[in-house]
Amino acid sequence: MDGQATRSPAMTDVARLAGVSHQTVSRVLNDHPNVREQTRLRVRAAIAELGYRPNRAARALVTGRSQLIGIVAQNSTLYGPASLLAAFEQAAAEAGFAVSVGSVGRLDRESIAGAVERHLDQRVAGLVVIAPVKSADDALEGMPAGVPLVTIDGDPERSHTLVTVDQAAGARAATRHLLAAGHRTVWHISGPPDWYDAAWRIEGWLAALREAGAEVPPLVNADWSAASGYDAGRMLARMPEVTAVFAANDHQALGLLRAFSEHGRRVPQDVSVVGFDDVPEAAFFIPPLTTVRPSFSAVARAGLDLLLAQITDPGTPPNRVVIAPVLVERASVAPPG
Amino acid sequence: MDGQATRSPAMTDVARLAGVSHQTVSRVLNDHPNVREQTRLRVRAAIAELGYRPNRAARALVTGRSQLIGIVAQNSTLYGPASLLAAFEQAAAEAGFAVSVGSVGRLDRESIAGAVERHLDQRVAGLVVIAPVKSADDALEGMPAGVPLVTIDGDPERSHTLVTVDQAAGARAATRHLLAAGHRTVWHISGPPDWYDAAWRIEGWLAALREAGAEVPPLVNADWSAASGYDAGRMLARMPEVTAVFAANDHQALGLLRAFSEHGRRVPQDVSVVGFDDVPEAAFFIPPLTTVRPSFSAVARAGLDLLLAQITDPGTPPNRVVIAPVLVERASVAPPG
DNA sequence: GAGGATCTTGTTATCGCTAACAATGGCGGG
DNA sequence: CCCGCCATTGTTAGCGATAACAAGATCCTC
Repeated sequence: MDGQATRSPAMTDVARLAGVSHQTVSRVLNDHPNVREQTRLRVRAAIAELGYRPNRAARALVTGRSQLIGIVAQNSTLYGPASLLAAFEQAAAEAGFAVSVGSVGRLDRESIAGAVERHLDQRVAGLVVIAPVKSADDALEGMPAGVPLVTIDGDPERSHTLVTVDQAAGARAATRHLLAAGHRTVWHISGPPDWYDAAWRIEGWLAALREAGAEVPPLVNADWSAASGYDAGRMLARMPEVTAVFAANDHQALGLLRAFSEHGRRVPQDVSVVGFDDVPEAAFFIPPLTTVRPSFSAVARAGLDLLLAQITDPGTPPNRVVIAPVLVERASVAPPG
Repeated sequence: MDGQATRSPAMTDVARLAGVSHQTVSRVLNDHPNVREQTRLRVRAAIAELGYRPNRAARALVTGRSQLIGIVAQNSTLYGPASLLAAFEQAAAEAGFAVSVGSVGRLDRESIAGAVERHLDQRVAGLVVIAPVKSADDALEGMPAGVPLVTIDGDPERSHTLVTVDQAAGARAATRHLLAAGHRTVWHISGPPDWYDAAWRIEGWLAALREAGAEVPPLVNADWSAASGYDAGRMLARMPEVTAVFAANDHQALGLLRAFSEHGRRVPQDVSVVGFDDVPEAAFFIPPLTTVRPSFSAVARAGLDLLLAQITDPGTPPNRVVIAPVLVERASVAPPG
């Protein structure tokens, strides 16, 4: 016997050892009330002795439930998505769900659709899609109904359940903060135009300027990278009238700071800068960056709660949760001149 | 019929529609050679018409193979682990494996052991553990033999398969580079002492100093954070004899740069700095940071290859792959004085 | 103390698939 | 023309769990 490659023990093995039927073992495993205490202990002992662990595949087959949640995210080290992913795994693990990750190289329709397909193949109980761009949302159109779905930072026009960070509010707070410091107006370096996050940050920025009756300077387009922030900064640094800039994320702000530094424009004495995300390093930029902090863990918790609600009760209507970000004040903002 | 909640189609449904037995459908699905072309097409058509997708649980149950790979990583936005995770998912997806992630809050023994347990419960075909500290390796001791396992940046003394970045070589290159620029010696800010990565970087630093016959200054302890780099920098900035510093990672280096900037010590004119990791932002630090770049995608590819080899042939002996990092020269290094 | 409710346990069927074997029909060789 | 081989397809038996039902044992009530 010992010489053989022993297959891992099944429920019947436990049953035999404990002197009960396999069904009783199943009952013990699932905490059914009607099992005598003594029997329960015998079964538990047998389980421990054999090192038995239930076969999820068999259980999934008969119950039709997989206890698996799929997450689709962009394969990137962008701070926001990466944090979200980690927070989600944590929250799901606590709820007894396993998390399967489908990471995509780009957020185009095909990539997202492919990742979703792979998850459906696995019969996930629910799906979380971090879908901050239109093409991602589009890819979800064709999804079979009935699969619980939560999107993060997706399009609020869509009908499915959604968790978003209130980007516009964050952007408005950032812009107001700069105006309150005495700046006549605030320039904005935006994220890639197809990202909703970027669009809402623009919207919040515009709203704050209009509320204050400030002149609206031309929008500076960029992507999320430090490189694009640097490029934008090299241009802005030549324009003396630019005294306050709101960057769409902290990495851009970093590039911006360097461009200003190279051109001899001091931050915050000559130019004030505010970022978005509050990456852990933001406090150590030169100077420390005032920025907007969204709570990724709050997003993840809310998202998972909504998803579990849908899984438990498929009738749950689409829902919407908005997480408010907070402004973190550091040294990169000062009055003009 | 349409009024009923229709359960998703099974193989027999496809078989009925195509006018064959379910076994023939199975053969088509698994690309068995002995199926008439015409039959194959009929089955394919039926599959498409019903939108049939095979039930992984049923397949896993009968074959005993799960096509699932588990990854255990720290739940953090540390750049290294996050990049590795993304790279792994990508590589595994290409090989037709799903990836289940178990993220842990801390890298202590219990957390790791728990995450491993959860994966074993899921009957993963193989396990990748990013285990850069001793406690993580320890947690793997008790693992049942026979589960394919690859650790990343783990302890080379252990007997299991391992992929590591050659931290020592990277550290030596960084230190040599500073010495070659004319510095009499190089100070080092280290990572947390229980991380192997940190230990090897210290080792490489020491080796380079000794090779060159340079004096070995006291080691400055820190963790991976920008904050700890900043603290270390505030101390080093007061010491005029410090002209070259090798930081254990880029975030520390960022904190260092800010501390030097605050104390009026210019980089690179007064002090040269080299980091480790090459985070995307490193090129936009003030000044742009010379650093060491490990290839995370190479690590992930190598790790997955080794894992798949073990999965396919359980007899595969433990193996070891070392990935060499490269020095990326930017503007943070100059001759002294 | 009889009868029914309740607790406890066991028996059987079933989930959807693959593996093993059986059955059929066409083909070529002797 | 018979036999055996191969290509093709079907039949049957599980994989390891849960669900549904059945059946003793125990308990309570009147």
